[in-house]
Amino acid sequence: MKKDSRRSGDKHRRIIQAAVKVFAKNGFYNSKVSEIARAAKVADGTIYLYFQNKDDILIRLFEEEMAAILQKMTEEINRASEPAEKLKRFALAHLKLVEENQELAEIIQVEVRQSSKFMKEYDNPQFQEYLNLISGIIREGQAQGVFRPEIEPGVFKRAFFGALDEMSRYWVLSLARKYSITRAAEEISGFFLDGVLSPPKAPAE
Amino acid sequence: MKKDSRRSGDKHRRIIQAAVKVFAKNGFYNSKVSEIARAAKVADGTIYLYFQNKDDILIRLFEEEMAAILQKMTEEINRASEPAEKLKRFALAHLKLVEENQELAEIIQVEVRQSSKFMKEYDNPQFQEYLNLISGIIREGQAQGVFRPEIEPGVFKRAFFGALDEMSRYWVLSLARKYSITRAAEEISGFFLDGVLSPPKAPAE
Amino acid sequence: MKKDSRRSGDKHRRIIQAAVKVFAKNGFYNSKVSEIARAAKVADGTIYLYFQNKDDILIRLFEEEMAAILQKMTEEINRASEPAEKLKRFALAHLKLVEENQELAEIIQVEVRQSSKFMKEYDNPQFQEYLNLISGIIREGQAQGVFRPEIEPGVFKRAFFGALDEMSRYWVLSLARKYSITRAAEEISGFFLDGVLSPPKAPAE
Amino acid sequence: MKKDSRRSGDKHRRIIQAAVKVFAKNGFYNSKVSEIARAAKVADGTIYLYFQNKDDILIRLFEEEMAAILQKMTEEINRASEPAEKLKRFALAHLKLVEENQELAEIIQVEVRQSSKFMKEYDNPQFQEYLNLISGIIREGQAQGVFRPEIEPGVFKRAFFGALDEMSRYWVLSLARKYSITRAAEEISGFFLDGVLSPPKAPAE
DNA sequence: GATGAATGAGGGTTCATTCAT
DNA sequence: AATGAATGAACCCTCATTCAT
Repeated sequence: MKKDSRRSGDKHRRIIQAAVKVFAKNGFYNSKVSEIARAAKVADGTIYLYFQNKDDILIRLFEEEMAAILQKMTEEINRASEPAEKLKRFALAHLKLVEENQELAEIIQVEVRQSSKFMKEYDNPQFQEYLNLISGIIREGQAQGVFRPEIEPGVFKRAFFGALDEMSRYWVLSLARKYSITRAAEEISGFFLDGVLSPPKAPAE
Repeated sequence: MKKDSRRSGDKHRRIIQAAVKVFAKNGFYNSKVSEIARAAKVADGTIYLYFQNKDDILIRLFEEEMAAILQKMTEEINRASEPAEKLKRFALAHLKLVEENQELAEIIQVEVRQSSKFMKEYDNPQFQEYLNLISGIIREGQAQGVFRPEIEPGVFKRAFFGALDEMSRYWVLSLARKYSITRAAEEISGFFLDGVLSPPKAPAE
Repeated sequence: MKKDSRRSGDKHRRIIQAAVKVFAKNGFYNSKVSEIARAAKVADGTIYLYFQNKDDILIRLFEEEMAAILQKMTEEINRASEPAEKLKRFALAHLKLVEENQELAEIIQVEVRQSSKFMKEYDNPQFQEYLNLISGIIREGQAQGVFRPEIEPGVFKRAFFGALDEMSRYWVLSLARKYSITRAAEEISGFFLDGVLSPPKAPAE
Repeated sequence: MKKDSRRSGDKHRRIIQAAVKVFAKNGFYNSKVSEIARAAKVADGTIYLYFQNKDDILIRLFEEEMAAILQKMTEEINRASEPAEKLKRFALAHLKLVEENQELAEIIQVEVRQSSKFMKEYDNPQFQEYLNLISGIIREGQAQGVFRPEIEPGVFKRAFFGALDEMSRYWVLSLARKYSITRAAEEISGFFLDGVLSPPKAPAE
């Protein structure tokens, strides 16, 4: 009767979005399929027209959202040309993404990681690609001679991502926001670019 | 005093240790209390003489194991006197701890983090103390003038921990071990101490 | 008149025939309406234009197929004039019908019988008529003096039918076919006509 | 508190007996596990301590009850020494068993047969043994020369059983009881022993 | 008439927790 | 204290049926 009451065609999307909210609030295992259905304003059974089972909701949610994120991040770092600048942009963009999509961030950080164990294999291609944006920047910088050649890109990408991730977890899970995002992004990029050691005193004249 | 007192203390430990194995294998939500009981060789009901409920097993497990880790790590970094050296030791010791206690590491990384949401509040005093070992080193270094004064210890501790954590997750969840732990620890400490930028050319002349 | 009228009549039949296949394969309760729809190449909803509900498909299937069988069997036994011969023909024709319509036979034997309990009352008029073909033969034979007058036709019809039915169930459900149908039909008629006792020795002169 | 309220030790039996009632009333597929639990006065979950699943209840019910029946019937026919007498006793005992265990009989006739298709293979060893009691009598009679040698025991057993079974189904499913059981047993044995044909007139001297 | 997406009640099964012994 | 049989609430998923198109 109402134009969009049934047969809307956007059910898949609505279910995913409802799942983001519900999983973020309760965690995957404490979320009920019927709660997702209610949040998406569809019947319980409708969920199973679009997803194979509860696990599948989480997997598809992750894949679809991650694809969008990957896309955005790729564009973002390509706005810069300098590798060091790219790294800074990555850090800032990552923290902003987390801030703008807190529920999603929480799910990816916690739920997907949790179940990645059951998907057996930490490497999720999308997630690997995301990390590889970082190692790509490193290799580019090494080729240009601006990054030390002995840096191992495969170690760096994890360290850099881990630093950002832990920082953002702090934001996502706590409500307090002592540090500004911009400031934190600069600071973290700073650690990795310049290190924390005080610069050697300029040798006396 | 006699046989019984020994066994009682024994059971608490046995249950915790069984839980470590079981939670690591299946994840918290896919683990059954009866499976822990079986692994600990006690009756299902016995578990409830020592723990309030299933959640309580995870919490106590975390707290007790974390206390031991905290203890070890404090000793470890105090073997060095230089702040930079302490940071290196922290990195190496952390990765070694993970390697030597993979099951526990997996639980702390994944399960505790998962349910930390329900404990509602990311700050778990033990975990905070662990992070504060890092910020303590920074403050000490800043006082001595070896670390830049503008470094925010509260940001640094998360970044440094996150870098190590992500690296170790890679080890725990994958079986591959491309990088040696010692090497990785050095490399990560290196990022944070020296940064990745190539040193400026010494000015000619 | 044109295309439509042909198709309509067609659908009812197609659904019944699809149901025969599906019910025979999975049993009534394990068959899904949607599977019947798929097999009949109609939409799920279309089934409800022709049948009230799933039960109704089974009932109508049974009634329609049974009417055809009744018709055939009546013709078949009337080809003989002797009651004993009619009984033999009934046996042979019954087993042949089962052989030629195995799926249908399986449904009638198993599913209809199952749900006959819910139709509450074993007497289904069509089925009663089928049995009454047998008692009719007996009465005819008794009138002619070829069958013993003390035979109770109402008992005989069930015994004779039951014997054939059990024999054919063996064929339908097993794949093995040790005995030829013709042979079995003769043998069973033989039991009922002559009994199994060895004929008394002709009294010595 | 009450002596038999919990831990009775007869739960397995109580569940089987409850299942007999419930399956007989509603049929297997329309019976709810919770209804069986209620009838057995146990919790739903308790059923799963004794049975693997709903199917398993039916299978075990059948196997256990059938074993008892087999036992009784073997004793019964061994009370006679003459093969013809054994056959008569089988018929009478079978009909009496059905009468005394109507609910069980209904389940065996309808539900087990129904699902025998899914247990895939009509031969259930217990049921085969039951049938083989009949063929055993035939072979014994043939050895003694009282039954015709050309009778095929494998056909006879099914025919005889089928006749009794169909007769008893009539009793079980209808409430009417036109014929006495004793009378019907005699009559059916009579069909198979003597046939229905009128004896030839004694040839006039 | 025909379609098939949507519905939502229903039920088998699991498993944390209890409690009589 | 220790046991483990028993409990029963909870939940995922199925599928007969409906109804807007």
